[in-house]
Amino acid sequence: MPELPEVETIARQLRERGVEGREILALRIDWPRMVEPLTPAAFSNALCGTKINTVSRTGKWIQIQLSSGQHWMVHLRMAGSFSKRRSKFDRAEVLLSGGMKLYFRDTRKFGRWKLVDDPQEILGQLGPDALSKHFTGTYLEQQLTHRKRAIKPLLLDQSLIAGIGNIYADEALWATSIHPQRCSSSLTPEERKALYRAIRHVLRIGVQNRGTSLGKGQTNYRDMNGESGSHRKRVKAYGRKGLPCERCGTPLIKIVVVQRGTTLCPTCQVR
DNA sequence: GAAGACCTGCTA
DNA sequence: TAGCAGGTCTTC
Repeated sequence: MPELPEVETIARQLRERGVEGREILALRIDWPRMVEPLTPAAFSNALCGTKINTVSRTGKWIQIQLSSGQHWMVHLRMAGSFSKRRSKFDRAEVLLSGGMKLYFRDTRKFGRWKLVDDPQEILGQLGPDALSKHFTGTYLEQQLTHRKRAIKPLLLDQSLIAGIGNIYADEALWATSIHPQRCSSSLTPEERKALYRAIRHVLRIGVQNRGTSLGKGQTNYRDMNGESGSHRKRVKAYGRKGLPCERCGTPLIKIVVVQRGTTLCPTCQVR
């Protein structure tokens, strides 16, 4: 679930709740694989007694800078989220100074926590963050023209652009009427520019709406307050199979591209 | 690239 | 009950 806008929402809410400046007093980890190769005890020992300096986000990673000089890196993967409320799907519990508790909820147990001395160990493997100033139209153009790859998997490749996931890839491609299997080098200059603008636009709107979630239930994205994002109402392609395209009225179809469900308009988005 | 693995809950 | 899900990793 969480892509850039959802991860950004969680990072912001951690800051808004005021976790920065607090000391980590206790930490319980109930799902050991989450912190491999460290053990839960080793991870907990390294964090307890340190203070949280800052919380930030790059791509789909949350970066928590600690007073020890180390960085607590969190990837939510498919279903992770921090929450201020306890739930039966919590995999970890953090006690902060001032009596604040944080719960790490993760139904599918795919979330990962890492402890690193230098965040570049992780972030260095990523392309520029899709909403940062380092992701420019020129950069995207280079990536598209220098490769012969289907456009959708290229957009999902975190080593090229960090933060785009399945929902926002489908949204950006629908917005620009580009078929997800088009070869990246076949895009016209106009299409490349439009795609750049669409990527930035759908992600910004996603952030403004505090993320996207679909359906109900525990596998869905929830923010720290347990609320689903309101971006769902604005989604034009993802999850709208069979519903009319908002441009031409043709029912949207769903295909599989690199093993990912992909929704598109068969009329507007031609190969 | 493709396919399977990692996991659980929800929907059809 | 089978198949599907917002993400990555590993192994062909």
